[in-house]
Amino acid sequence: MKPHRELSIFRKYLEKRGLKLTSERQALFDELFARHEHFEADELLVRLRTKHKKISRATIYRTLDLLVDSGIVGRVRIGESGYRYERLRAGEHHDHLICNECGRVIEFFEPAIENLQDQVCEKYGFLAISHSHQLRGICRQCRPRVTSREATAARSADPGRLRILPTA
Amino acid sequence: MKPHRELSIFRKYLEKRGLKLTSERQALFDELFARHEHFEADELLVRLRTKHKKISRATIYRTLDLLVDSGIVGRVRIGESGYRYERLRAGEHHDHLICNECGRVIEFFEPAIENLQDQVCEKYGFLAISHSHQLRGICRQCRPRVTSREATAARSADPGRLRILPTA
DNA sequence: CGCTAGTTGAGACTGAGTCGCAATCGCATT
DNA sequence: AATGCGATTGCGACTCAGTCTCAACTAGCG
Repeated sequence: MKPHRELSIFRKYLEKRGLKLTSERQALFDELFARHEHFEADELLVRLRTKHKKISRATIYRTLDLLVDSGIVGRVRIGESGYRYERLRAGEHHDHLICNECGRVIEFFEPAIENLQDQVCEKYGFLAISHSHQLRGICRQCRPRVTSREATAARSADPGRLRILPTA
Repeated sequence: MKPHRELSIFRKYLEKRGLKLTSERQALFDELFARHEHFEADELLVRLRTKHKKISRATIYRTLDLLVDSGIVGRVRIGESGYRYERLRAGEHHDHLICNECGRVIEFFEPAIENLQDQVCEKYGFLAISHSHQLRGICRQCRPRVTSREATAARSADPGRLRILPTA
């Protein structure tokens, strides 16, 4: 496993507050950074367990907290329950398109939206610390499989919906 | 309690699928529409209980599902855990500014952001069904009470954060 | 009024995440 | 290499929000 730039950030983060880079933390780090994907906590647990690394659920959550706090991992509420975690490349920010059919998560970044957000904040005297912007729907791959009838059903069944879209 | 336009929508919704407008459903409806606010499910339970209306937790959740499904109530993931519910005026959509200090929820609507969202969807061949857009931070009222030092701490402690903002 | 599908409440259950604590570990010092 | 000690771990019990089951009940049509 090659050393990452992120690993040194993590190391520094731990050091700064007198924490240790234990083998469990290292293993979790490696697993997260082995590929760029979105993870759930329990997924990581299973993943590590099947690799014969023993690690407890509590430690997974605790380490994830550290990684999020150090800024190299992001925590997102994506599905119905629980969080997902994702690598964060420093300085890069993105939002999410989430497919209700296949669960695929597509990342997008639209600078103009970011600017408008800042304007909204200014208007309300609001000091933004973070934001979360997600669109749920049907991705390109799933669209052919979904008739318009089903899409309408999915729409009215969508539990996370915030917006009433025109029925058309 | 005056009859609402929403009540007749709800009535129609129930009728259409052979469901009944029971006293529990009516009570919950009244409570929700008594004022325009964001509610948590358990809050409603307590609220109704103190009004001597007995209603079970299961029924609260079941009825909330119906209201959401009928489109007159919105379900939002706002805090750390669980959902919040809010009245939805037909055709009106809004997003949220959420204060980390006082929990206040400010609604905003920015047509230009909505348009840009549509453009993003088009670009990815994504069929949007719903979206959720929230900014977390410190509201106007709380800003005076929060030093910039504390704000920085809040920022790095923010558990819902998705975005690494410049440290400045 | 009676029928029947729909509805309710109580409480058991689930899943995600947290907590307390005794045993253990990492690592700076000797 | 041994010591010391704060940090860390795993376990299992716990919490919290939400769901499910099921027997008893009810709205509302005929």
